[in-house]
Amino acid sequence: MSTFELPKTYDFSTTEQRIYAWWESQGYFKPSNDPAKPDFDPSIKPFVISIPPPNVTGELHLGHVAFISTEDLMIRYQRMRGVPALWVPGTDHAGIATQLQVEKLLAKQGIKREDLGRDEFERRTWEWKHKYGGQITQQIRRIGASCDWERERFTLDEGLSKAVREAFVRLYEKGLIYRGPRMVNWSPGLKTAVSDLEVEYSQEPGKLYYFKYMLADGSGEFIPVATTRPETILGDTAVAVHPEDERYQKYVGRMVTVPILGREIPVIADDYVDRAFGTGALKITPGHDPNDYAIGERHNLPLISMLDTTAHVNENGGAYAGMDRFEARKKLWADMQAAGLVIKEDAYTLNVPRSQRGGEIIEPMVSTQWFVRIAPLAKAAEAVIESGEIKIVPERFTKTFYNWLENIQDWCISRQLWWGHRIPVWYCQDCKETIVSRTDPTVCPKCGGSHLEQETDVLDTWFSSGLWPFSTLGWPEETPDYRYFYPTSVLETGYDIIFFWVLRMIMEGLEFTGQVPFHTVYLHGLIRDEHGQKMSKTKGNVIDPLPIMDEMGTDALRFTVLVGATPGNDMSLSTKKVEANAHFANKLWNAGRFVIGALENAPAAPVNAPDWTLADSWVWARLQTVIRDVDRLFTNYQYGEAGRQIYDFFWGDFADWYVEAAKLQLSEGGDRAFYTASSLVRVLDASLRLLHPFTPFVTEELWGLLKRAAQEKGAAYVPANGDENGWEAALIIAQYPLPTPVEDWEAAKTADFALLQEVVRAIRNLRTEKRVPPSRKIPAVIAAGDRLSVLETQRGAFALLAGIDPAAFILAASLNEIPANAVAIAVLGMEIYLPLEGLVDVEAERIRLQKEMDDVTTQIERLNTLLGSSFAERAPAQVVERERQKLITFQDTLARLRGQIESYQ
RNA sequence: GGGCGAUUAGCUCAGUUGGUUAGAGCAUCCGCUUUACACGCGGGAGGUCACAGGUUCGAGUCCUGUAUCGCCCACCA
Repeated sequence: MSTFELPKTYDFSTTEQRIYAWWESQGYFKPSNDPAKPDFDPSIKPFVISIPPPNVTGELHLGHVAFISTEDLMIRYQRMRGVPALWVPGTDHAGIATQLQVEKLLAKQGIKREDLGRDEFERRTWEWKHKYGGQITQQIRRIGASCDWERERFTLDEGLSKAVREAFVRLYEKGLIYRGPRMVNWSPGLKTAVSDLEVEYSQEPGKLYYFKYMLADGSGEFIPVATTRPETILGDTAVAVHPEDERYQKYVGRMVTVPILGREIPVIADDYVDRAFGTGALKITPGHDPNDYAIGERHNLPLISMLDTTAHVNENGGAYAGMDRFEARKKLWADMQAAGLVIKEDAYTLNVPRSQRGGEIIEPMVSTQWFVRIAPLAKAAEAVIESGEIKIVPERFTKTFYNWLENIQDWCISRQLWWGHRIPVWYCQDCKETIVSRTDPTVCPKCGGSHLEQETDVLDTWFSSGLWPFSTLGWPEETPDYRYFYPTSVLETGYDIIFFWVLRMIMEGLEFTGQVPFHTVYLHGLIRDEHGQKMSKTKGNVIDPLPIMDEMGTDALRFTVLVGATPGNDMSLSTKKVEANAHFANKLWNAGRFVIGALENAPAAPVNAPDWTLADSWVWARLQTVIRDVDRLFTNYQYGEAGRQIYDFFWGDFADWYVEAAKLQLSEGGDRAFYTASSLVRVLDASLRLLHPFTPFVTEELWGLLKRAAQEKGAAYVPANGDENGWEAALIIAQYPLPTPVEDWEAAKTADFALLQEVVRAIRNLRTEKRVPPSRKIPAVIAAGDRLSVLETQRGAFALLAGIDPAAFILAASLNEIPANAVAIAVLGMEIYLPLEGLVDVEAERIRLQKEMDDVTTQIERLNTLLGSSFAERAPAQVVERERQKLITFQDTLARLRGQIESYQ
């Protein structure tokens, strides 16, 4: 193999698929300590994540990319630390979403689900699931997700269905599930109840309708009432006023007549009524408004349902029966106008409840549903968050959790859908007994009759997804997986499904397993477009991750979503950022090519290991610092910052400086070259390990090449710790770099190299300013004072990095005479002269040096002020000393600048 | 109405134990086929860190208030 065999540009497209298939075939995605294996050791603590199961109907979007990248990063990190890491994948049957999809498909053929009947519809949905359900999991693989696919689950598969039944029956037996008529949010389009969370409110222009509620006694008196939904007049059973409202007190207890219908209903007093709003009198429709429902219960009002499941007026609506709700609104209002009952209509902004899925207007309706008595579960959930048994990251979201738990309403778990877990309840047609059972009963335990009919409702999707962390591990069976891997470690998800999912898992987990389902909740933000706008199809700003990965590679996209993110905060994503990170992947690739080339060209047989050069020591010290920082940042879930640090180190330190310095060392040949190649390998190896959780593909590919090249060469360092085969088999299971204690030499080497960098930069700067062509080697004279020894050892590196002709490079402690015809500058108390005959414009030099002196003087003044203040007494001695040293250096520099400027007089 | 977040370079954003002259990517300007990389290299310009107070020797970072934007929850007919 030679460098030239590796393409100049990293080819991710051929690499990614091959690497993923290889990882999977080698079994690297399986936990290293597995109850299924004979050498299983139950005492080793595993790291476990249950994937937030995407909808089986789903197509990959950036949200998926973000959470999968983050979870994969956590899993890969732990795996590389030697922790048995299990990531359980799977998909959710997503009741409403999937049913809608299939219905839409059928609609194209002109078929309604009712035409097929329940069984056939279910059969076709399964068919559809088998056909397309694999799409999303394939796309998840594409991102590089190192899930244990042999443990993949689906919320409707056999084991999970068993878990759902167990959960339902237990709650029922405990008296925590009840069935009854309640006011629910009804979706007329989907013809099912939906939960409060599935309703979204939108501000829309509407009208406030004012009309007369005539007294029934024929006196001609009336109470003015305002409503936004006139059609609900058909269901009115009272008019309410505030008990202390002087305008209406006299009517309380009397009867008024429902417009058009002519029913007589009472006027009641209730302090719920806001005297200042509208007319101060409120019509009460207990059947179609949650507040009215509550008032109705307080006052024992009859309840009239006047809409059917499709939101058409039913038989209680008299002449309006059969009309759509909005049609009825128009017609009724027109009729009332004709009857002289209308006062006025005002424009009014409504807060319209709409279905999150279908988008149609939700109608509050009373219907018989199944509910979970949630208060005891919520209380338990609150306790584990309060005690810290479950930690929320970022911490500020704990407030959100509490707030919701404290105001929680009973959970409506029944849905009138055909796709989902059918509620395990049977009704005996003979004796009307209700049977709740873990297994399908055949006869009624009470009367022995065999005419049993199962409840037609299915369970809310979130009822089953709430069981996910343990149902996927085998619960309710005490399986080896459940025993070993539960509770899981981290639940990573978006903050938008805290209520839907996270809290339900906590509540159900505590209830059914007696344990928290996970110890940490890590919440990520949402991905927005490059201007911070929410991505939506209507705005047309949706970025599809698949073509992005096709064009720029998976690693680039992963790195972008990981590094752009800070926990709990939304991030903006643009293709520009992905592009920049694709360049980073390419930078890695080319650094790899260089190192491999260096290995190949280095002499084969080492004689003596030479001392490390300053550059060798410096880059190693820098690397150790990065490793320590990354370790600390990972512990604090600061993945983005960790990635940035590695990026900066790799590009800014390793590639820009160390590789350049190494070129000189390599050119020396012999032992120096041999060991420099090994040093390059060592640093690159550590960098690849650090980066692997972020950009798994390019790092794995490169690491393999690097390892082989180092082995073949017999390098002093080969990127693999020994295992029984002699080598770590793959980067994915290689050890993550461990932080080491800070050693004394690090600070000194770092400072020395920083000195070199500063002087090199000053020279480069001068060169650019004087328009010296980069290729031209120039003479230089440096008076380095007490820094001479440091620079002396770095002569070669120095000359190379600054473009100095080594034959015309004078380094001295001090000069007897300032070189003539030279461009001069002073840095860190050192004088630098570049004899550039013909380029020296005395006047320009004086101006430049004067400006330099002004800058330095400003710094000196600042430091003088600072050190003259109480800072000197109060700040830690170390900090003060640092500033004092700085002042001395600046003063020294100023003196030298002054000397230089005088030489131009 | 209650809660939360954001406000840092032209744009998008980092900056979590308070401590150099506040950083990155993109954009921009100048110069470079320097034998890993032009998906690159070197150099530059660009910021009163929203505003007003406060704590501190020291504040982008901590506290209080204000403004603007955004999100969540609750919702008055």
